[in-house]
Amino acid sequence: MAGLSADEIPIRFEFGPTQARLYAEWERRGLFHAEPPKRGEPDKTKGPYSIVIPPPNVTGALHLGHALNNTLQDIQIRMHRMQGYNTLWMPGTDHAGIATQAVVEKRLREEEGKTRHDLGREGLVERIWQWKEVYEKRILDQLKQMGCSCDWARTRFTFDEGCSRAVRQTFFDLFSKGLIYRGKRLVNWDTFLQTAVSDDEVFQETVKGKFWHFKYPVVSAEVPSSKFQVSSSDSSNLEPETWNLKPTATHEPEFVEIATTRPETMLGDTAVAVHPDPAGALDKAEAELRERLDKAPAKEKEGIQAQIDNIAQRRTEMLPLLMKLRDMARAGRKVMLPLLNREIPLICDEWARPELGTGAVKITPAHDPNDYDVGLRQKLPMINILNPDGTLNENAGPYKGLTIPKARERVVADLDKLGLVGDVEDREIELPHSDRSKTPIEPYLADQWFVKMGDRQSSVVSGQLEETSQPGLAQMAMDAVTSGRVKIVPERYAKSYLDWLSEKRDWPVSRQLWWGHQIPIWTTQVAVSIGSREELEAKRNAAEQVLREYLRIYGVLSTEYSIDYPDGATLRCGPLSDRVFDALKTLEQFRSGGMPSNPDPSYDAALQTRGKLHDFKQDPDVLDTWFSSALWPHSTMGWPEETRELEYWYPTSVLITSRDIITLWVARMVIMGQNNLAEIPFHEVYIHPKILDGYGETMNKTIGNGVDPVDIIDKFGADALRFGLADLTTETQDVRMPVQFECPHCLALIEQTRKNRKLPRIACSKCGKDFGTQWASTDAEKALPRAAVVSERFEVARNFTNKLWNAARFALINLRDDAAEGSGTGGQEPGARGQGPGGSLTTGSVLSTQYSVPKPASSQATTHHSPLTTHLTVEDRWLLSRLATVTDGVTKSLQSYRYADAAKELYDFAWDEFCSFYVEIAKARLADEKARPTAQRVLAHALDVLLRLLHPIMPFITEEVWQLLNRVAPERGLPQGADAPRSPSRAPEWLITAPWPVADMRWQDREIESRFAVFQQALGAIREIRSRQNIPGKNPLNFAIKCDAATAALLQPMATYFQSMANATATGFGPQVAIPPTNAKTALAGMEVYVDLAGLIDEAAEVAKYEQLEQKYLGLIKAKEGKLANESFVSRAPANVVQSERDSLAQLQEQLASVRAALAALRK
RNA sequence: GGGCGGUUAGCUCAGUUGGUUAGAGCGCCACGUUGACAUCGUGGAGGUCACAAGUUCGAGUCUUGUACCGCCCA
Repeated sequence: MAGLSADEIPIRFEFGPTQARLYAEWERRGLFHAEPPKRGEPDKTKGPYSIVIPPPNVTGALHLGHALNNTLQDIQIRMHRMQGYNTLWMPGTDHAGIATQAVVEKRLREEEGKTRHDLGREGLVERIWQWKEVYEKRILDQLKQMGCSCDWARTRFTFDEGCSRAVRQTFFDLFSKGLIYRGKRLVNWDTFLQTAVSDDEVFQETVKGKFWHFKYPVVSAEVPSSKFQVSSSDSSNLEPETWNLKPTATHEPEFVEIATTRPETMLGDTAVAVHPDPAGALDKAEAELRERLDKAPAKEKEGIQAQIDNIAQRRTEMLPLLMKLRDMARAGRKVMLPLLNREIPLICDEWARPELGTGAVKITPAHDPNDYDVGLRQKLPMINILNPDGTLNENAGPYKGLTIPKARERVVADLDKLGLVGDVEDREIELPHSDRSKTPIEPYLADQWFVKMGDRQSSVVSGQLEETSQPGLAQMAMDAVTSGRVKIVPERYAKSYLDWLSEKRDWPVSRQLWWGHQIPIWTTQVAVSIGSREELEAKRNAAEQVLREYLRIYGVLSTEYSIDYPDGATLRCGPLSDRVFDALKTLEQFRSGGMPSNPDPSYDAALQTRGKLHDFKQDPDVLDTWFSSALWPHSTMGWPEETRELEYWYPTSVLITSRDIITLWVARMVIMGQNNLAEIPFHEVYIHPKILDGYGETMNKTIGNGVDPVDIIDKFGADALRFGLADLTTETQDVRMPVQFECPHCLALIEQTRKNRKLPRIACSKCGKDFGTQWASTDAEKALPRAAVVSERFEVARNFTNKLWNAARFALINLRDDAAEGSGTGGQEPGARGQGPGGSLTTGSVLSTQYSVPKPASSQATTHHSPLTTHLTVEDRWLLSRLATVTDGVTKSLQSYRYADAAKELYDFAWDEFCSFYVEIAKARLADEKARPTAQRVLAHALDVLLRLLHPIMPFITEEVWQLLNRVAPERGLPQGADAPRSPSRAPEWLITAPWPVADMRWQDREIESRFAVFQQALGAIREIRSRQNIPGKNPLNFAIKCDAATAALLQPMATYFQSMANATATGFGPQVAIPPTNAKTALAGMEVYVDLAGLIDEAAEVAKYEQLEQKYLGLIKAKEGKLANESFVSRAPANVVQSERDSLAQLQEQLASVRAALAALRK
């Protein structure tokens, strides 16, 4: 062990090499790893504490939002580890089905010009695995650079074997419980990626479109239907004038006019709807408008009035027609769908809104969500006109094979030629787009698997939830939060959680992708001959019975078979054949031969074999990524095995995440945890803020405002990154973080703007040279050095690490010389200075007789006056009092996720109290042989506690200082209290596992703190006078303080510190002090500070200052006098408030008098 | 359209249950490199707390409304 001299400690914290070295050392020593106690053995720790990481997507590298999320987790992990909990942080990544497949496919296309079909399923999946390996490594490396203390030995991946098995087991279980079903559903179809995407993956964008009005002829005997048909793809011979538009004898309209923004969908129309009570609907709409009109602000009134007028107009001009159509609909009349020459019914449905458009609406159930509901209500056929790739299928007749835009063009042109196009309006349309491919979404009717969320034995019938009996998955998850078993912090987010779950919407879990957990359902095709209806019913019944059992055991679905009866009813069953029976029999035998009731890998293998044997095919779709993420809290711990990890660490302690994930993850994790283990996945959920850029926009790589945490680490250090992030984690707000490009040439920071963040190259405004950005695409652009995107906001934290480092540096240098002396265990550098006797820091015997702890306030009356307390000075007692408060405050803040409060309290304490006062004062004491040992002891102790408190937020610098401190002062600490005196003990080798400080509130002493504040104020007054008088710091000053005897007694011993901290010499303290004839003064509460300015005074500056103060005091006094003159204030406000107002008024009057006296003296 | 936040110094944010003269960091101004730290020190300037009404002896804080910004859901 070597002592430390100034030369040995660099003037800056060298974070780069230190981070790498310490992290490797922590990891090598297994300090991140946790093991549960063995079964049956007592737990020697404080108990389990666990967090599972919200697994980052392997889609791409981590950004600042991830850095925030993981920093907050690591802070909890490190604090709890230090507090003595058996602490597990489970790391891992998410395969992120659609997002990852999308990026890999995009690259494939851009770099090789290939589609996924060129590679085939296996080939593509292989490519994605390669991508995953690269990004998983990069992500985990980023986490390590941030200092995350995850238990890497346990790293998991949502698509690894264990997690996959948990997925199959869960699917099997839900299936067996009848909670998974297959159904047709209108999905958001991404025609580009050829997959359904969830609502969460869709964004709305306003685009310019058109609103086309079309006329559908009413079917009557007089118009031959062939006239509206396109006979071939060549429609050039259409002749509109060949048919007759004359009104019919019955005064029926000849056409029904509808309007649409998507003309091609008319090919899938199966009805035209009108309102069943158009008059009533108009009345209702008008009533609503009138109500709004009353409440509306003036500038909106005009618009609303116009709408009301419009309704009135419609009532006269359109209502008769709509009522006529309604009657026709009731009479079962039909209209002719042009181009395809298909008769479709005119129907009554409330979806048609008489106050809008033409009042009649075309119904395309397979391609519009609203029409889909109408279709269900009215039992309309649903005609899908699309192929998965977005071209039209055979149902589109002559338009088959066209893309949507082409078909749209052709349909409009053809209808136009038939004279069936009415007005065409320009319109802005809200169009759903896929978040993944940025292409428009097509509503598309497809077979999907669903998880039932509603309550059991209830069903949704035409929108009405029938009476419930047992809580379903959603209800159970709601109960977990309403009962308080899962606590969401901040509380208000519980509302979004409950709101979302209360809709109990079934969860569509299939995705038409190749990257993901393939749905564990196997089917087979069986030939069947359709016999009589009775025959089939009998077969179906028999089959269903067997199948139900079969499904219950294996979760293997045999063929889904649809049989269409002439009346349109669809019967679903598993038709039987010899082949199916064979399969069943074989599997039955397999089961009776010892098939485990839970699937395991051997089951899967067996199933694959049997499946092949019997031509079973696995469902090609994969499960929604969230399905596996929902299992993460238990799948990572080995479920479905009953592992010791699950037993010990599950439920986990807290899930820390961002709010956009409340519904996607949190809710589903609660659902799955309760379903699979009958237990919640975590006790608490902490929702942290989001980081936005300077314009309030979410950081996003695709916008170009994303920040790579590694860029911040390179520039400012990991500790600065972490402190900066913790510091902005306040409870209520998202945080704006303006970002800059850092010029790679001259390191100037160029503010990022909405404009320049889109550019591939930018010219530095400082040095003029060009640099590249993430958008660089041409070779020339790529050749430019890339600018890091950083934020100045981390400078604050970087400066703080510097401050801390240098305060520690000062302490280490000054603990050094005596530290070596008398250390029985520490060894000693032979050449070390300071061999003098006494004052040893590490000699327990000296210290154990040196201090006693002040008694608690309650027992202050007893005169337990140890002679040893006298060794502790006011500033020692002050610092230890503050340290107790800070220890308590930081612990409480972190435990309740108030990270910014903790960071701020530590920052203020370290900088403004420890550095600016204690260390400054210590300089004088360390030079004094007698005062030195105590100052060293307290200094070492305070630094020790500060390092522990800061460690979770700034692990690297604190550990580094700790290691150095261990070299110069391996034994540290103060007695724990008068009742339990204890010698200072040897500090633990590693800070990361050192015990968390416990606040000993007996050190807390208000009296000492207010006494110290008097010193601080006096010092401030002297400094302020020096400054306003423009006296350079190197010029010595004399000062006197007029105050009462008690204050004088306090300040007298601190005279040295006025000297060292303000270069000011005290000429006296007390009531009778000699006031220098030429002076500048400041009147404070209970004292007047006089600075002797003989020969120095700048009278003008003094007059200006006093005049400013006079005005200020006058204003304040006036306000207070007014307040106190107010009868009701004096009589109604609490007595203590009134009294403090009086006191403060008196004090202000004193200060005013003092200032006026000074002015008078100057003006003489 | 519904829900949840936000609006405090030029910028980014604190401000606990209503109670003395509303805080911090950055930026700005002045002065300062004597041995922890110029990534620093000392001092200073800078705010009608978005707007309006109400409750109260007293409102940045509570209530209602308005405007603007953001997010979530439909």
